[in-house]
Amino acid sequence: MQRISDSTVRRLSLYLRLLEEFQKKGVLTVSSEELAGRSGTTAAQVRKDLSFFGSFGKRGLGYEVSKLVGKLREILGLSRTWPVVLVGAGRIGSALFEYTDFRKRGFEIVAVVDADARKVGKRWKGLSVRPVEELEDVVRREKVEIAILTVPVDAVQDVAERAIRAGVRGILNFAPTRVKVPKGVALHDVNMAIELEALSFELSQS
Amino acid sequence: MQRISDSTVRRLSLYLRLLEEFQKKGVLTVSSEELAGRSGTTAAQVRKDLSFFGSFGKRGLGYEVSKLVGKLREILGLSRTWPVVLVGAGRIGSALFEYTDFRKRGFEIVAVVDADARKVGKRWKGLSVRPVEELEDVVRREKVEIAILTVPVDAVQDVAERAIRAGVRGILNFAPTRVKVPKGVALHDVNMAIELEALSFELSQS
DNA sequence: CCTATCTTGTGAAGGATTTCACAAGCGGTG
DNA sequence: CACCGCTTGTGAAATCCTTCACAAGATAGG
Repeated sequence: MQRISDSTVRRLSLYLRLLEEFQKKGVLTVSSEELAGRSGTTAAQVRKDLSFFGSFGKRGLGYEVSKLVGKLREILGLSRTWPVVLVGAGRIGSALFEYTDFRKRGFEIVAVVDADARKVGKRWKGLSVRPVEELEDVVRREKVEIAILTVPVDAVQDVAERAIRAGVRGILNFAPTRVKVPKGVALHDVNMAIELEALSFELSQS
Repeated sequence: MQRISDSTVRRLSLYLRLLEEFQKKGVLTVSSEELAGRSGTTAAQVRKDLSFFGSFGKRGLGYEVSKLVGKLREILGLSRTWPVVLVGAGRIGSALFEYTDFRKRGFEIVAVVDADARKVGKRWKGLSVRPVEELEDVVRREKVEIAILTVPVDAVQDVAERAIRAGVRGILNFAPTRVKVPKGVALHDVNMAIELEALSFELSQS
Protein backbone atom coordinates (compact mmCIF):
# COMPACT_ATOMS: atom_id res chain seq x y z
CA MET A 1 0.00 0.00 0.00
CA GLN A 2 1.12 3.50 -0.83
CA ARG A 3 2.39 5.61 2.02
CA ILE A 4 -0.30 7.90 3.37
CA SER A 5 0.80 11.42 4.09
CA ASP A 6 0.54 12.91 7.52
CA SER A 7 -1.72 15.66 6.30
CA THR A 8 -4.12 13.14 4.87
CA VAL A 9 -4.34 11.37 8.21
CA ARG A 10 -4.95 14.60 10.06
CA ARG A 11 -7.72 15.47 7.67
CA LEU A 12 -9.32 12.07 8.06
CA SER A 13 -9.40 12.66 11.77
CA LEU A 14 -11.06 16.00 11.15
CA TYR A 15 -13.61 14.49 8.79
CA LEU A 16 -14.48 11.94 11.42
CA ARG A 17 -15.20 14.66 13.92
CA LEU A 18 -17.40 16.54 11.47
CA LEU A 19 -19.24 13.39 10.47
CA GLU A 20 -20.00 12.64 14.09
CA GLU A 21 -21.54 16.08 14.35
CA PHE A 22 -23.64 15.45 11.27
CA GLN A 23 -24.65 12.15 12.76
CA LYS A 24 -25.76 13.79 15.98
CA LYS A 25 -27.88 16.18 13.97
CA GLY A 26 -29.49 13.25 12.23
CA VAL A 27 -28.01 13.93 8.81
CA LEU A 28 -27.91 10.69 6.86
CA THR A 29 -25.84 11.55 3.88
CA VAL A 30 -23.15 14.11 3.10
CA SER A 31 -21.24 15.19 0.01
CA SER A 32 -17.54 15.79 -0.33
CA GLU A 33 -18.46 19.41 -0.93
CA GLU A 34 -20.15 19.72 2.46
CA LEU A 35 -17.32 17.98 4.27
CA ALA A 36 -14.82 20.20 2.56
CA GLY A 37 -16.71 23.35 3.49
CA ARG A 38 -16.47 22.60 7.18
CA SER A 39 -12.94 21.32 7.20
CA GLY A 40 -11.33 24.14 5.31
CA THR A 41 -10.25 22.10 2.34
CA THR A 42 -11.62 21.26 -1.09
CA ALA A 43 -14.07 18.66 -2.27
CA ALA A 44 -11.43 17.09 -4.50
CA GLN A 45 -9.11 16.79 -1.55
CA VAL A 46 -11.74 15.03 0.53
CA ARG A 47 -12.41 12.55 -2.24
CA LYS A 48 -8.74 11.89 -2.84
CA ASP A 49 -8.09 11.39 0.86
CA LEU A 50 -10.82 8.81 1.07
CA SER A 51 -9.91 7.16 -2.20
CA PHE A 52 -6.63 5.91 -0.75
CA PHE A 53 -8.64 3.51 1.34
CA GLY A 54 -11.48 2.53 -0.97
CA SER A 55 -14.66 3.94 -2.45
CA PHE A 56 -17.15 4.69 0.25
CA GLY A 57 -19.54 7.00 -1.55
CA LYS A 58 -22.35 6.72 -4.04
CA ARG A 59 -22.15 8.80 -7.19
CA GLY A 60 -24.89 11.34 -7.34
CA LEU A 61 -25.62 10.96 -3.64
CA GLY A 62 -22.55 11.41 -1.53
CA TYR A 63 -21.48 9.47 1.52
CA GLU A 64 -23.68 7.69 3.99
CA VAL A 65 -22.71 9.32 7.26
CA SER A 66 -22.84 6.34 9.56
CA LYS A 67 -21.05 4.09 7.13
CA LEU A 68 -18.27 6.62 6.62
CA VAL A 69 -17.92 7.13 10.36
CA GLY A 70 -17.40 3.42 10.72
CA LYS A 71 -14.89 3.26 7.90
CA LEU A 72 -12.90 6.19 9.24
CA ARG A 73 -12.81 4.75 12.75
CA GLU A 74 -11.49 1.56 11.27
CA ILE A 75 -8.91 3.31 9.11
CA LEU A 76 -7.66 5.41 12.00
CA GLY A 77 -7.44 2.42 14.27
CA LEU A 78 -10.16 3.70 16.57
CA SER A 79 -12.36 0.65 16.60
CA ARG A 80 -10.54 -0.63 19.64
CA THR A 81 -9.45 0.82 22.96
CA TRP A 82 -5.89 1.96 23.39
CA PRO A 83 -4.51 1.77 26.89
CA VAL A 84 -2.33 4.82 27.45
CA VAL A 85 0.15 5.74 30.13
CA LEU A 86 0.50 9.36 31.14
CA VAL A 87 3.98 10.29 32.24
CA GLY A 88 4.08 13.55 34.17
CA ALA A 89 1.38 14.62 36.60
CA GLY A 90 1.98 18.34 36.32
CA ARG A 91 -0.42 20.96 35.07
CA ILE A 92 -0.51 19.84 31.49
CA GLY A 93 -0.72 16.22 32.50
CA SER A 94 -3.68 16.88 34.73
CA ALA A 95 -5.41 18.94 32.08
CA LEU A 96 -5.00 16.10 29.61
CA PHE A 97 -6.23 13.61 32.13
CA GLU A 98 -9.47 15.55 32.41
CA TYR A 99 -9.74 15.98 28.69
CA THR A 100 -12.80 13.88 27.92
CA ASP A 101 -12.22 13.82 24.18
CA PHE A 102 -9.48 11.25 24.55
CA ARG A 103 -11.61 8.76 26.38
CA LYS A 104 -14.42 9.30 23.94
CA ARG A 105 -12.13 8.20 21.14
CA GLY A 106 -11.00 5.06 22.87
CA PHE A 107 -7.80 6.27 24.47
CA GLU A 108 -7.92 5.20 28.07
CA ILE A 109 -5.36 6.46 30.51
CA VAL A 110 -4.69 3.38 32.58
CA ALA A 111 -1.88 4.80 34.67
CA VAL A 112 -0.26 8.09 35.65
CA VAL A 113 3.33 8.18 36.79
CA ASP A 114 5.49 11.03 38.02
CA ALA A 115 9.01 11.50 39.31
CA ASP A 116 7.98 13.97 41.99
CA ALA A 117 7.45 12.19 45.29
CA ARG A 118 4.97 14.85 46.39
CA LYS A 119 2.67 13.97 43.52
CA VAL A 120 2.94 10.23 43.95
CA GLY A 121 0.00 8.75 45.80
CA LYS A 122 -2.46 11.47 44.87
CA ARG A 123 -5.74 10.08 43.68
CA TRP A 124 -6.95 11.12 40.26
CA LYS A 125 -10.44 9.87 39.59
CA GLY A 126 -9.86 6.44 40.97
CA LEU A 127 -6.27 6.19 39.73
CA SER A 128 -3.42 6.84 42.06
CA VAL A 129 -0.34 8.56 40.71
CA ARG A 130 2.53 6.07 40.72
CA PRO A 131 6.28 6.69 40.97
CA VAL A 132 8.00 6.88 37.60
CA GLU A 133 10.03 3.80 38.56
CA GLU A 134 6.92 1.75 37.92
CA LEU A 135 6.67 2.92 34.31
CA GLU A 136 8.03 -0.31 32.87
CA ASP A 137 5.81 -2.46 35.09
CA VAL A 138 2.71 -0.58 34.09
CA VAL A 139 3.51 -0.72 30.41
CA ARG A 140 4.04 -4.46 30.54
CA ARG A 141 1.17 -5.26 32.86
CA GLU A 142 -1.42 -3.19 31.00
CA LYS A 143 0.00 -3.84 27.52
CA VAL A 144 0.33 -0.12 26.97
CA GLU A 145 1.36 0.86 23.46
CA ILE A 146 0.99 4.62 23.70
CA ALA A 147 2.66 7.00 26.14
CA ILE A 148 1.82 10.66 26.60
CA LEU A 149 4.81 12.56 27.91
CA THR A 150 4.31 15.78 29.83
CA VAL A 151 7.61 15.87 31.64
CA PRO A 152 10.35 18.51 31.79
CA VAL A 153 12.64 18.83 28.80
CA ASP A 154 15.61 17.18 30.52
CA ALA A 155 13.64 14.11 31.47
CA VAL A 156 11.95 13.42 28.18
CA GLN A 157 14.59 11.43 26.31
CA ASP A 158 15.23 9.11 29.20
CA VAL A 159 11.57 8.49 29.93
CA ALA A 160 10.87 7.90 26.25
CA GLU A 161 13.61 5.31 25.97
CA ARG A 162 12.42 3.47 29.03
CA ALA A 163 8.84 3.42 27.79
CA ILE A 164 9.95 2.11 24.41
CA ARG A 165 12.11 -0.60 25.93
CA ALA A 166 9.13 -1.76 27.93
CA GLY A 167 6.98 -2.02 24.82
CA VAL A 168 5.53 1.38 23.93
CA ARG A 169 5.29 1.90 20.18
CA GLY A 170 3.84 5.40 19.99
CA ILE A 171 4.67 8.59 21.85
CA LEU A 172 2.83 11.86 22.11
CA ASN A 173 5.37 14.37 23.35
CA PHE A 174 4.41 17.67 24.93
CA ALA A 175 7.89 18.75 25.96
CA PRO A 176 9.26 21.50 23.72
CA THR A 177 12.20 19.47 22.57
CA ARG A 178 13.10 16.87 19.98
CA VAL A 179 13.00 13.26 21.11
CA LYS A 180 14.99 10.61 19.28
CA VAL A 181 13.20 7.34 18.80
CA PRO A 182 14.25 4.20 16.96
CA LYS A 183 12.64 3.37 13.64
CA GLY A 184 9.34 1.65 14.09
CA VAL A 185 8.28 3.86 16.98
CA ALA A 186 5.79 6.59 16.09
CA LEU A 187 6.37 10.01 17.57
CA HIS A 188 4.15 13.05 17.45
CA ASP A 189 4.87 16.38 19.05
CA VAL A 190 2.43 18.88 20.40
CA ASN A 191 4.39 22.06 20.63
CA MET A 192 2.35 25.04 21.65
CA ALA A 193 5.29 27.40 21.66
CA ILE A 194 6.02 26.64 18.03
CA GLU A 195 2.41 27.32 17.08
CA LEU A 196 2.51 30.66 18.86
CA GLU A 197 5.70 31.55 17.08
CA ALA A 198 4.20 30.64 13.74
CA LEU A 199 1.40 33.02 14.62
CA SER A 200 3.81 35.74 15.53
CA PHE A 201 5.62 35.20 12.25
CA GLU A 202 2.45 35.61 10.24
CA LEU A 203 1.43 38.73 12.12
CA SER A 204 4.84 40.24 11.55
CA GLN A 205 4.67 39.58 7.83
CA SER A 206 1.61 41.65 7.17
CA MET B 1 8.46 38.26 -1.24
CA GLN B 2 7.84 34.60 -1.86
CA ARG B 3 5.37 32.85 0.40
CA ILE B 4 7.09 30.98 3.17
CA SER B 5 5.72 27.54 3.89
CA ASP B 6 4.36 26.64 7.25
CA SER B 7 6.86 23.84 7.65
CA THR B 8 9.71 26.25 7.08
CA VAL B 9 8.40 28.53 9.81
CA ARG B 10 8.05 25.66 12.25
CA ARG B 11 11.58 24.58 11.56
CA LEU B 12 12.91 28.09 12.07
CA SER B 13 11.27 28.08 15.44
CA LEU B 14 12.96 24.79 16.20
CA TYR B 15 16.35 26.05 15.03
CA LEU B 16 15.98 29.03 17.32
CA ARG B 17 15.42 26.77 20.28
CA LEU B 18 18.47 24.67 19.42
CA LEU B 19 20.61 27.72 18.87
CA GLU B 20 19.67 29.07 22.26
CA GLU B 21 20.85 25.80 23.75
CA PHE B 22 24.13 26.07 21.88
CA GLN B 23 24.43 29.61 23.12
CA LYS B 24 23.92 28.52 26.71
CA LYS B 25 26.70 25.97 26.27
CA GLY B 26 28.99 28.70 24.99
CA VAL B 27 29.20 27.42 21.44
CA LEU B 28 30.07 30.31 19.16
CA THR B 29 29.56 28.89 15.74
CA VAL B 30 27.47 26.11 14.26
CA SER B 31 27.16 24.46 10.85
CA SER B 32 23.98 23.61 8.99
CA GLU B 33 25.00 19.98 9.48
CA GLU B 34 24.96 20.31 13.26
CA LEU B 35 21.66 22.14 13.30
CA ALA B 36 20.16 19.54 11.03
CA GLY B 37 21.35 16.70 13.21
CA ARG B 38 19.46 17.97 16.22
CA SER B 39 16.35 19.04 14.43
CA GLY B 40 15.73 15.88 12.51
CA THR B 41 16.16 17.38 9.08
CA THR B 42 18.94 17.74 6.53
CA ALA B 43 21.71 20.28 6.19
CA ALA B 44 20.39 21.36 2.80
CA GLN B 45 16.99 21.97 4.31
CA VAL B 46 18.43 24.15 7.02
CA ARG B 47 20.33 26.23 4.51
CA LYS B 48 17.35 26.56 2.21
CA ASP B 49 15.10 27.58 5.08
CA LEU B 50 17.49 30.32 6.08
CA SER B 51 18.18 31.38 2.52
CA PHE B 52 14.63 32.67 2.12
CA PHE B 53 15.54 35.47 4.46
CA GLY B 54 19.12 36.26 3.54
CA SER B 55 22.60 34.80 3.92
CA PHE B 56 23.59 34.63 7.51
CA GLY B 57 26.49 32.21 7.39
CA LYS B 58 30.13 32.27 6.40
CA ARG B 59 31.30 29.73 3.88
CA GLY B 60 33.78 27.34 5.39
CA LEU B 61 32.77 28.33 8.92
CA GLY B 62 29.07 28.01 9.48
CA TYR B 63 26.78 30.34 11.37
CA GLU B 64 27.66 32.60 14.24
CA VAL B 65 25.27 31.43 16.93
CA SER B 66 24.41 34.73 18.53
CA LYS B 67 23.95 36.47 15.22
CA LEU B 68 21.66 33.76 13.93
CA VAL B 69 19.65 33.79 17.15
CA GLY B 70 19.11 37.50 16.62
CA LYS B 71 18.13 37.08 12.99
CA LEU B 72 15.69 34.27 13.76
CA ARG B 73 14.07 36.24 16.54
CA GLU B 74 13.64 39.09 14.13
CA ILE B 75 12.25 36.88 11.35
CA LEU B 76 9.80 35.19 13.67
CA GLY B 77 8.65 38.50 15.09
CA LEU B 78 9.99 37.72 18.53
CA SER B 79 12.04 40.83 19.06
CA ARG B 80 9.06 42.49 20.68
CA THR B 81 6.55 41.55 23.34
CA TRP B 82 3.16 40.32 22.29
CA PRO B 83 0.35 41.01 24.68
CA VAL B 84 -1.94 38.00 24.69
CA VAL B 85 -5.41 37.42 26.07
CA LEU B 86 -6.30 34.00 27.37
CA VAL B 87 -9.94 33.13 26.90
CA GLY B 88 -11.01 30.22 29.08
CA ALA B 89 -9.77 29.65 32.60
CA GLY B 90 -10.32 25.90 32.70
CA ARG B 91 -7.71 23.23 33.12
CA ILE B 92 -5.95 23.77 29.85
CA GLY B 93 -6.09 27.52 30.25
CA SER B 94 -4.50 27.35 33.64
CA ALA B 95 -1.84 24.96 32.43
CA LEU B 96 -0.96 27.35 29.63
CA PHE B 97 -0.92 30.27 32.00
CA GLU B 98 1.77 28.55 34.03
CA TYR B 99 3.70 27.52 30.95
CA THR B 100 6.84 29.60 31.32
CA ASP B 101 8.02 29.02 27.77
CA PHE B 102 5.52 31.51 26.42
CA ARG B 103 6.66 34.36 28.60
CA LYS B 104 10.26 33.54 27.83
CA ARG B 105 9.53 34.10 24.16
CA GLY B 106 7.84 37.42 24.64
CA PHE B 107 4.23 36.33 24.80
CA GLU B 108 2.72 37.98 27.84
CA ILE B 109 -0.70 37.01 29.02
CA VAL B 110 -2.14 40.35 30.02
CA ALA B 111 -5.64 39.15 30.80
CA VAL B 112 -7.65 36.02 31.46
CA VAL B 113 -11.38 35.95 30.84
CA ASP B 114 -13.95 33.25 31.39
CA ALA B 115 -17.69 32.83 30.99
CA ASP B 116 -18.08 30.88 34.20
CA ALA B 117 -19.06 33.18 37.06
CA ARG B 118 -17.45 30.83 39.55
CA LYS B 119 -14.08 31.34 37.97
CA VAL B 120 -14.36 35.10 37.61
CA GLY B 121 -12.54 36.97 40.32
CA LYS B 122 -10.01 34.24 41.07
CA ARG B 123 -6.51 35.57 41.28
CA TRP B 124 -3.92 34.04 39.03
CA LYS B 125 -0.45 35.32 39.82
CA GLY B 126 -1.50 38.91 40.20
CA LEU B 127 -4.11 38.80 37.44
CA SER B 128 -7.72 38.41 38.30
CA VAL B 129 -9.91 36.36 35.99
CA ARG B 130 -12.40 38.70 34.31
CA PRO B 131 -15.83 37.96 32.91
CA VAL B 132 -15.85 37.16 29.21
CA GLU B 133 -17.96 40.25 28.62
CA GLU B 134 -14.84 42.31 29.15
CA LEU B 135 -13.03 40.59 26.29
CA GLU B 136 -13.45 43.48 23.87
CA ASP B 137 -12.41 46.07 26.49
CA VAL B 138 -9.27 44.19 27.33
CA VAL B 139 -8.30 43.70 23.71
CA ARG B 140 -8.70 47.39 22.99
CA ARG B 141 -7.17 48.66 26.18
CA GLU B 142 -4.10 46.45 26.04
CA LYS B 143 -3.76 46.46 22.26
CA VAL B 144 -3.93 42.69 22.24
CA GLU B 145 -3.28 41.11 18.85
CA ILE B 146 -3.19 37.45 19.86
CA ALA B 147 -5.86 35.44 21.61
CA ILE B 148 -5.46 31.94 23.00
CA LEU B 149 -8.76 30.15 23.10
CA THR B 150 -9.32 27.29 25.54
CA VAL B 151 -13.09 27.35 25.65
CA PRO B 152 -15.67 24.65 24.95
CA VAL B 153 -16.36 23.77 21.34
CA ASP B 154 -19.73 25.54 21.21
CA ALA B 155 -18.31 28.81 22.46
CA VAL B 156 -15.30 29.03 20.25
CA GLN B 157 -16.70 30.58 17.07
CA ASP B 158 -18.51 33.32 18.94
CA VAL B 159 -15.57 34.19 21.13
CA ALA B 160 -13.24 34.21 18.14
CA GLU B 161 -15.45 36.61 16.22
CA ARG B 162 -15.73 38.97 19.14
CA ALA B 163 -12.00 38.96 19.68
CA ILE B 164 -11.39 39.66 16.01
CA ARG B 165 -13.90 42.49 15.89
CA ALA B 166 -12.12 44.07 18.82
CA GLY B 167 -8.77 43.93 17.03
CA VAL B 168 -7.22 40.51 17.47
CA ARG B 169 -5.30 39.38 14.36
CA GLY B 170 -4.07 35.97 15.44
CA ILE B 171 -5.75 33.09 17.21
CA LEU B 172 -4.35 29.99 18.81
CA ASN B 173 -7.24 27.60 19.15
CA PHE B 174 -7.23 24.65 21.51
CA ALA B 175 -10.84 23.61 21.01
CA PRO B 176 -11.13 20.50 18.89
CA THR B 177 -13.13 22.18 16.19
CA ARG B 178 -12.62 24.29 13.12
CA VAL B 179 -12.97 28.04 13.55
CA LYS B 180 -13.81 30.25 10.60
CA VAL B 181 -11.89 33.48 10.47
CA PRO B 182 -11.86 36.22 7.85
CA LYS B 183 -8.89 36.58 5.55
CA GLY B 184 -6.11 38.50 7.18
CA VAL B 185 -6.56 36.80 10.53
CA ALA B 186 -4.06 34.09 11.33
CA LEU B 187 -5.36 30.94 12.91
CA HIS B 188 -3.44 28.01 14.32
CA ASP B 189 -4.91 24.97 15.94
CA VAL B 190 -3.44 22.83 18.66
CA ASN B 191 -5.40 19.66 18.46
CA MET B 192 -4.18 16.97 20.76
CA ALA B 193 -6.89 14.53 19.82
CA ILE B 194 -5.86 14.66 16.19
CA GLU B 195 -2.26 13.95 17.10
CA LEU B 196 -3.30 10.95 19.14
CA GLU B 197 -5.39 9.68 16.28
CA ALA B 198 -2.50 10.08 13.90
CA LEU B 199 -0.51 7.97 16.32
CA SER B 200 -3.21 5.35 16.45
CA PHE B 201 -3.30 5.29 12.66
CA GLU B 202 0.42 4.67 12.43
CA LEU B 203 0.33 1.93 15.03
CA SER B 204 -2.51 0.22 13.23
CA GLN B 205 -0.64 0.26 9.95
CA SER B 206 2.30 -1.77 11.10
C1' DC C 1 50.49 33.55 -2.47
C1' DC C 2 49.10 28.96 -3.58
C1' DT C 3 46.80 24.84 -2.16
C1' DA C 4 43.80 22.06 0.59
C1' DT C 5 39.78 21.86 3.26
C1' DC C 6 35.55 23.25 4.79
C1' DT C 7 30.87 24.90 4.44
C1' DT C 8 27.60 28.12 2.52
C1' DG C 9 24.07 29.56 -0.89
C1' DT C 10 21.42 28.16 -4.69
C1' DG C 11 19.83 26.62 -9.37
C1' DA C 12 18.07 22.41 -11.02
C1' DA C 13 16.18 17.80 -10.32
C1' DG C 14 13.29 14.95 -8.03
C1' DG C 15 9.38 13.78 -5.19
C1' DA C 16 5.11 14.64 -2.91
C1' DT C 17 0.76 16.79 -2.52
C1' DT C 18 -3.03 19.37 -4.27
C1' DT C 19 -6.02 20.81 -7.80
C1' DC C 20 -8.27 20.13 -12.19
C1' DA C 21 -11.36 18.11 -15.13
C1' DC C 22 -14.11 14.65 -16.68
C1' DA C 23 -15.94 9.88 -17.48
C1' DA C 24 -18.96 7.01 -15.13
C1' DG C 25 -22.54 5.70 -11.85
C1' DC C 26 -26.77 6.65 -9.28
C1' DG C 27 -31.58 8.01 -8.53
C1' DG C 28 -35.58 10.58 -9.83
C1' DT C 29 -38.90 11.98 -13.28
C1' DG C 30 -41.77 11.91 -17.11
C1' DC D 1 -36.71 3.21 -20.17
C1' DA D 2 -34.38 7.37 -21.64
C1' DC D 3 -32.94 11.58 -20.00
C1' DC D 4 -31.34 14.86 -16.49
C1' DG D 5 -29.07 16.58 -12.53
C1' DC D 6 -25.98 15.44 -9.25
C1' DT D 7 -21.69 13.65 -7.19
C1' DT D 8 -18.10 10.26 -6.97
C1' DG D 9 -13.49 8.34 -8.17
C1' DT D 10 -9.35 9.17 -10.54
C1' DG D 11 -5.73 9.96 -14.14
C1' DA D 12 -3.22 14.02 -15.54
C1' DA D 13 -1.54 18.68 -14.70
C1' DA D 14 -0.03 21.98 -11.71
C1' DT D 15 1.96 23.44 -7.64
C1' DC D 16 4.65 23.04 -3.66
C1' DC D 17 8.51 21.15 -0.96
C1' DT D 18 12.82 18.65 -0.41
C1' DT D 19 17.08 16.89 -1.90
C1' DC D 20 21.06 17.03 -4.88
C1' DA D 21 25.15 18.76 -6.42
C1' DC D 22 28.33 22.11 -7.14
C1' DA D 23 30.41 26.87 -7.75
C1' DA D 24 32.20 30.12 -4.82
C1' DG D 25 33.83 32.22 -0.52
C1' DA D 26 36.42 31.67 3.66
C1' DT D 27 40.32 30.11 6.44
C1' DA D 28 44.60 27.79 7.58
C1' DG D 29 49.06 26.15 6.58
C1' DG D 30 53.14 25.88 4.23
